[in-house]
Amino acid sequence: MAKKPYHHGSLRPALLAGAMELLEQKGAPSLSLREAARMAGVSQTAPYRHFAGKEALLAALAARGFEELTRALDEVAATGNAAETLHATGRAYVDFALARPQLFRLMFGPEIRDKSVFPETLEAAQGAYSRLTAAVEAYLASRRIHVKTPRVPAVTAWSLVHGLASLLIDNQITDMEEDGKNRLIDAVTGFFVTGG
Amino acid sequence: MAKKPYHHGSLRPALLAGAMELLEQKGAPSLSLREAARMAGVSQTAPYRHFAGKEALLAALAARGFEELTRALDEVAATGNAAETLHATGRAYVDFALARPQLFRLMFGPEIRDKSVFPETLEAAQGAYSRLTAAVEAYLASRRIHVKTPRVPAVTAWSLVHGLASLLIDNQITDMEEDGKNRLIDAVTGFFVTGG
DNA sequence: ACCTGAACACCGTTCAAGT
DNA sequence: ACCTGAACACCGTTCAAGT
Repeated sequence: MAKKPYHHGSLRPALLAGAMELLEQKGAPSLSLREAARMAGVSQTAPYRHFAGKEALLAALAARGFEELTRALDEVAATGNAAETLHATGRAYVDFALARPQLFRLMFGPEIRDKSVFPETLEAAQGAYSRLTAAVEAYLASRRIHVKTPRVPAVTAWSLVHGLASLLIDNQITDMEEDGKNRLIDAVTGFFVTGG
Repeated sequence: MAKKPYHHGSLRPALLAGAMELLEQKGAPSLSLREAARMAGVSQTAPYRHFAGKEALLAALAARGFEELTRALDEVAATGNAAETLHATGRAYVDFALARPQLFRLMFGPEIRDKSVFPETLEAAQGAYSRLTAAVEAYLASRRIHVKTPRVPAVTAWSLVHGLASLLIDNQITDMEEDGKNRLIDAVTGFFVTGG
């Protein structure tokens, strides 16, 4: 039986855990610092000893999201030839968004105004981006395509999967059965490798 | 000199105008019904005679946004051959997002939970989508490409431009001069027609 | 038919004070 | 070093009352 000591002891991780739960339930805008504090059993102002404010807590959640996305992309890396790997990378990106829509929105949305203020978040985001870039560049190399600006194909592939993920989680693509939706995702994520 | 009569007379349009101004300044989450009421010179609760709540007001703003986007797409329709028109349509879509980022986010974001609750908004959204679909289908026809599910290429093209627009306005594509950014937009929006 | 005023249940954040 | 309590300036929304 915890006797509610004056000092929590590990409040920071407790706040993050509670906030992550609230995030998937209600989204970042409805997530409140006060409710996260209540879940951890501390006063409304206790979080300010561990986070500069709400945005800093959200940035910490986003960093965890980017790390999770990076792991998901790493899992499908080098599971086939370069074209198959690129397709699987795109599919994993979309699957991540569908599995954790609120976290995905937070990671890329405007709640965190400037990632450079939160180095941990910025670094984690760059880690995920580097996996995408690597898959695109490996694919281009395998097809002996030489480009002067590798950023263009990387952003093209990223736009394709990011756009599909966004449209899906924001319910812009409706009136489809689960089966048709899956084929659609395969077709769109495969477009970059199958060509126009 | 208006003598602040008890009845405003045209409060609904006045609220929409004020809210649209606030939207581009601070974004939908920070836009408050109370501030829009203050701008119109009425009490905090007056908006409830004209809108069911904040979401209904946002939905009305989003409907205007979709109408504006539709006009922008119509302006570039049939300005060249089918491939050029499709490319211009994509470019116009991204340009709209860059010109009105907060409105774009509102139109496609989670603030409006279910467009079918707001028929005006749903209809306006479908109008814009139909312009995109038309451009894609005209392009496919011009290249004599026959597909059984025209939705797949339509969603592919949409994902590409929607993803690029989202990444740009959410500041995910950084460290670029204006010139390189413009070339990037041209390359990505052109990818669907130039092929992989 | 349209608008106001007071009230309720919330927020994020600050600051002096407590252990 | 970490946490609390009271306070400030906000929200969205409801409801009885005013014109």
